[in-house]
Amino acid sequence: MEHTPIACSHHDHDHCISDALEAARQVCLGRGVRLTDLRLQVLELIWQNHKPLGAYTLMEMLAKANTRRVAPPTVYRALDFLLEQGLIHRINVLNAFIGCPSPTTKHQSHFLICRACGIAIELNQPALSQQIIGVAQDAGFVVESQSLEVSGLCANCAGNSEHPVHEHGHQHA
Amino acid sequence: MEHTPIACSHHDHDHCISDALEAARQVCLGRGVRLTDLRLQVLELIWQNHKPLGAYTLMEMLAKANTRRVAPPTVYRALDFLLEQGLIHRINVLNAFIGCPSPTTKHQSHFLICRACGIAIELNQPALSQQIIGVAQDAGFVVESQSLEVSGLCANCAGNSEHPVHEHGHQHA
DNA sequence: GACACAAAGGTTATATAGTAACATAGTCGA
DNA sequence: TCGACTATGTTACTATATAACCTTTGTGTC
Repeated sequence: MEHTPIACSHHDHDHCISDALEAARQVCLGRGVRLTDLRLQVLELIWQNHKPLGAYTLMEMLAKANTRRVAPPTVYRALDFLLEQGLIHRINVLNAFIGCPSPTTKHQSHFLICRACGIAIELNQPALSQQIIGVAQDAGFVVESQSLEVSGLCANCAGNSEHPVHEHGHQHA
Repeated sequence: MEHTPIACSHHDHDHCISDALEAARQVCLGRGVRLTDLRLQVLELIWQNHKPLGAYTLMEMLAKANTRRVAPPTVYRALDFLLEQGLIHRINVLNAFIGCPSPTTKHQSHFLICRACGIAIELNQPALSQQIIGVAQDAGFVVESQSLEVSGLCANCAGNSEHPVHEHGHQHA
């Protein structure tokens, strides 16, 4: 039996956003790094929904919100900061970025990405991380980071959900 | 106890190349698709070593080999063909391409990528693929393709090899 | 407050990666 | 040898990302 990811099921997404922003504030406070207006704004835009956003899409959104031109380095620097702090992840197959729901706990980047609706569901599967580390170790390989990007159809889009279908939702499966 | 991947250990890489090209010929013959000069040339260049190559690097190599300009679409079309036939894989974290040692058997794209020497070691771990499918299934997600890219240090570069260190090697671990 | 320093952001230009659209040239069966 | 199809050539362009340099802002120290 499957349990539909929160990201796929009906949920109060404003709550997602406020939680994420609050978590980010705490993380930055604790680490003595500055969550500036720009960085916060980028993070907030990324959290608008559960679909990864490209840097240039973000640029346009920023330009619109601030009613002035925003150049690539501005966005990329903010993204670099957020990546370093683990507040977002990069989805390589999409050249895009998505918010991390659990920036405080060290974890690897494992995602399910729906080709139909575009959402990316972050997995939280320490056992899987461990198995990957084990496989690498057997080859004498020292793991520094993992990127697992599984493409396919999410529960909603596959007609595979036991819940009423809705736009968002997430889960640490 | 670890067994050093072939890709990391001393080996006759010419043999790798000729095996790969012969396998490619068989695959294309069997499927009734054409392994043209250009496609073969691109595949051969990709197999020069176990390091993923970018499309533009390939372009330059082609231009040099053919002593005339080669434009991006030329390379990308050849790459698209090779990807479709499963003769190469794309490494997303590097925007680069690498030869597949087992194009006949259906499998997912799982790689160990060394940040020091640049080699990419393809894993052959059906159990891992299955575990990933299982995790996805628990979330009601239908898997279509997997991309696992593990970054770190290979056995050689980590000083982790029981064999004399050498430039190449591969393995289906 | 005034200064010095560091960190963040702005600006311009450019590098790198990938594609659209259309023209030309082989391949192969009828 | 004609026509249809596939592959490649060519030009132009879009998308993604970074380098280099400058200006502003925050922060600690006097």
